[in-house]
Amino acid sequence: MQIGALSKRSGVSIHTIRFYERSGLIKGRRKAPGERNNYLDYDEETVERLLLIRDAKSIGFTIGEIGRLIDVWFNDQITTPEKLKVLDEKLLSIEARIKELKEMKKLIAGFKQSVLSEEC
Amino acid sequence: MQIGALSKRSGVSIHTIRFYERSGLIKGRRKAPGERNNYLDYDEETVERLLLIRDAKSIGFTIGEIGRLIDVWFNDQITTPEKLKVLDEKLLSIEARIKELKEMKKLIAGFKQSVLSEEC
DNA sequence: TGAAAGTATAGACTATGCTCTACTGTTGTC
DNA sequence: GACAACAGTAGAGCATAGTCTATACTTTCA
Repeated sequence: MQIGALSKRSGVSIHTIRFYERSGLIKGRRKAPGERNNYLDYDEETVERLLLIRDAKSIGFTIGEIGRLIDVWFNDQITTPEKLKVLDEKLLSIEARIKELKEMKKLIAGFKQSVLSEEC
Repeated sequence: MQIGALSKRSGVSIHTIRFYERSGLIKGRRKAPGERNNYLDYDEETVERLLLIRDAKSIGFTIGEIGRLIDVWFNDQITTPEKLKVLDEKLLSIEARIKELKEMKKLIAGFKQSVLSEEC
């Protein structure tokens, strides 16, 4: 299928698909060299890839991380324990971020106190 | 004082100070017009401003937000309730972000489950 | 046949917060 | 007077994730 159909199938905009292609997350291929045009052709797998990318993004993976992972992940060149490890690492980084944000909350609480005490 | 001294006093790099100046967070002034050079001069208040900026950043305020707030805040042209309101709004946005991250954690947990069940 | 719609490429632009470079001018020290 | 150290401006570059524009070519359809 061509990019327009891919966009409709996946719900990802054409612009974004092109951006992903440039980033190495997906790959269309040219039809036979005899063809006059240089339109790219995408297969069903690419639709699934785009859905996987969407999921990975919602989990907090960056495009860079997805780019490094997607081929091994998609082609099952990564074992289950390795997959779990990647997910656990992301989990840890999210938890670290939550910790930072909670620290900020504390700082704000302290700041509020000082604002109030200035008042007196 | 000149920018080098300001940098040492505040612990903020010269580059960053210039960036803050361009962003409107601080303001040096030229000496008397008779002076030949166009070096900028900073007062004690600017040191304090830089420390305030550091605090505001650690609380999660962006440079843009700080730019919009710092003058009124620093010159006490903002009332205590207004200050508290600004802090509370930031608190809410941080809590919202924490919520998002917790959502991600749930998604990852689900993903881990599916990885494990694929295995079987 | 001619216009509309689709496709490709390259590159600019957005927001965020710096960071650094290039280049020029000034000041202080030996 | 020479040279280092410091000051200034303008602008590029990094990372992130797109988004959009300009330009050009191809395909489709009436």
